[in-house]
Amino acid sequence: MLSDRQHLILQAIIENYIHSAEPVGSRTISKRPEISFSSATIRNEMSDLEDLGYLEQPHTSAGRVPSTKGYRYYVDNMIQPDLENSDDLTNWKQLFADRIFYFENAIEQTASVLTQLTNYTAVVLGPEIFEHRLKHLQIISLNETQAVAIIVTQTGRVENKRIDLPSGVSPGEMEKLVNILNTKLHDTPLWKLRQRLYQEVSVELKRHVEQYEEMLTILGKAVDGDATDRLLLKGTTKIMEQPEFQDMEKVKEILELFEHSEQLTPRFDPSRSGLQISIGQEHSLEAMKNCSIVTTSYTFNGKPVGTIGILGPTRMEYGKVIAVLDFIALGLSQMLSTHLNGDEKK
Amino acid sequence: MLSDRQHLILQAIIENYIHSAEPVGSRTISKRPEISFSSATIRNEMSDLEDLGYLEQPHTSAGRVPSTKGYRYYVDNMIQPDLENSDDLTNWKQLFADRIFYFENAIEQTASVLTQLTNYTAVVLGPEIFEHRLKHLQIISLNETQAVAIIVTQTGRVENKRIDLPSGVSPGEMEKLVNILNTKLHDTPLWKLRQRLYQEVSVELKRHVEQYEEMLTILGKAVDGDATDRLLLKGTTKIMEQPEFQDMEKVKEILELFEHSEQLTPRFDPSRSGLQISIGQEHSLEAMKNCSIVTTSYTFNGKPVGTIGILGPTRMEYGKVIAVLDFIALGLSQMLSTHLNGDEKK
DNA sequence: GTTAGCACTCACTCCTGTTGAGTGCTAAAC
DNA sequence: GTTTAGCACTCAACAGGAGTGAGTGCTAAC
Repeated sequence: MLSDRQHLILQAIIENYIHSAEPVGSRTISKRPEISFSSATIRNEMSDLEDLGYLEQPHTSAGRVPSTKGYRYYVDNMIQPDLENSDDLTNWKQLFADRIFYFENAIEQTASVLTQLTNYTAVVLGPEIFEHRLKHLQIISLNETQAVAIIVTQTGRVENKRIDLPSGVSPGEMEKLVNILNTKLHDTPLWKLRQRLYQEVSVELKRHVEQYEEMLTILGKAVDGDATDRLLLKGTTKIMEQPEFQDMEKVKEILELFEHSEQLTPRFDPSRSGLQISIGQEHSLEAMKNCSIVTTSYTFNGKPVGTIGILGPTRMEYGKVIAVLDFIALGLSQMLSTHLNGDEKK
Repeated sequence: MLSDRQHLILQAIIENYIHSAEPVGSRTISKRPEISFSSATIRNEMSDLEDLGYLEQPHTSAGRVPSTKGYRYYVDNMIQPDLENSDDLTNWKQLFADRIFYFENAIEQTASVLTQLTNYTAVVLGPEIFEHRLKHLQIISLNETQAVAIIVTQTGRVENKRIDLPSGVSPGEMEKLVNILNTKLHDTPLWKLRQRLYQEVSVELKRHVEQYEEMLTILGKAVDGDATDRLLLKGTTKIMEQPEFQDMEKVKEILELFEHSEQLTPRFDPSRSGLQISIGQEHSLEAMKNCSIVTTSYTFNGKPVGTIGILGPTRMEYGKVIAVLDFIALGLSQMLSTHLNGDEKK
């Protein structure tokens, strides 16, 4: 599609713009060591690239700026995950090792490390708990009408949910029910819980417990997970350091979006595994039309269970960001697997 | 200390400044209906007020601006909680009733309502769980070395903490211990838990369980509460709407402080009950030298258990903010008491 | 096809004059 | 001895205009 020379020039322009944040002109490009033609030639090529939609001009007599299409071409054809120098990798390893060894705050620390390494906003979606297996189920009644359901997974996560009891259920019956469930459902992955509750257990239950129908409905509710509170943002103010975000209005829009982070959750679905890059207007969020989102998933026992990502200006250092994300996702996956597969280690 | 006329003028200046955010001059004041002297007289008085430290001048030939001391005098001597018009109260009641009826998200909704009513950032410290009484204690071992401690309170809150087990403790002993503890400690307020663990239970335990010493230490850790994650901020971007915060640098500092909200926690200690106002440099946080914090506490069974507050520019509408906080604190207290004292209501 | 040269565009900066809201001082009026 | 009118002075903010420089697009020569 693009000639070799166009490819070369487009790359030079984008890389220059990524670091300067200023529209880049033909003369600047002609001075680069890998460029051997004059500024006039470059001007002609730039004009062609603009016609093709890869570049934009803020106004006549200004330099050119990459368009969304330009960035898309760049990330698809030009970048290789880039460890600027090998010192970086050592530093990252160090930082990761220093900060992330407790399971409890691993997610939060991961987000911190990500934002620290990249200087962009980090987004982390906590591990998908549905894959985890049931260790213990318990229902504790508080008074005649209310109770708390507690679910503990093999991996030590505790989820709890308040439920309303149907009137006329005695604590004794409740206990009976829970005892049965604990034996029957032990070791079931959480995502199967609801299904198994209905298919297998209900027959058994019917014999033992009155009003099993209502209780089942309630238990069904209790085991339904909730994804929104697993999304964590860190370094939300980093965007203000970018020269193209010196306008209060734009920044405010973005930060308001961050405050209602549930709107972002769908973009971090861990089932879309592997590296995902969404540039500028490619995502429909108006406030983020000048931002890109790069995400990848991390795994537990080979299956993707959560997502980590970087949110920055379209003009972000894609090479570095991708390298960092890959590295951290791998580290996090390894950490989860050593920690949760029964091996111990402080 | 201040003459009647000085009092009147200071009040006029501050009220004007609160609404205009511009340095206020003598002529502006002289035009106010309650002021009957000429601008020249006011100039003289303003000069005196500046000497006394109640006013400041950004530069010669600019109007005057209230100093921290000026605001302090204002909140101590001039404001009455102010329901601008009685419609407001009806609106607040409506909003409160519409949004806050589920216990689970009451805290979050409270913060939303606060920020919506005042247009400033809202801070809410979740209810102090230490006053709540123990309903159920449980330890679930995950493998040979790790376990999860779960504490359920009478009010249905669930706290959990991962603990490391000393090697050589059998699950059977663990169960024995938990059974004893559940009977012994039932209905103990959480803040007494650690103490009672050591004083009363340990003697009993010594007879039943091996290695009670280590286990006690671990249990002690498990029942220690953690306050930081109870602090919730809402409407953090509101500060950007204030005309005196159009400078990116200042805003960034404040938002970074918000991101590390644990630094703010000490300021919201619910044990300091009642209305607290902290103005400008009165609090030591450099980033917030142009901000004020107004807080009050809400209660459960007559005791203060949590804090709600508003964080805005020193130039905030103190009258309205105080009225809103009082109103919401009362509503929240009532809501907690009807919901948690065993009465039911969907 | 490539490049040098040139006219043209346009944001940006610096300078200058003007405006107006504000002060402080003084002398007259109350 | 207060209060007020009057006046000179200060200074941020705004507007207009000249100059600068980075950039383009076009054309003619290599």
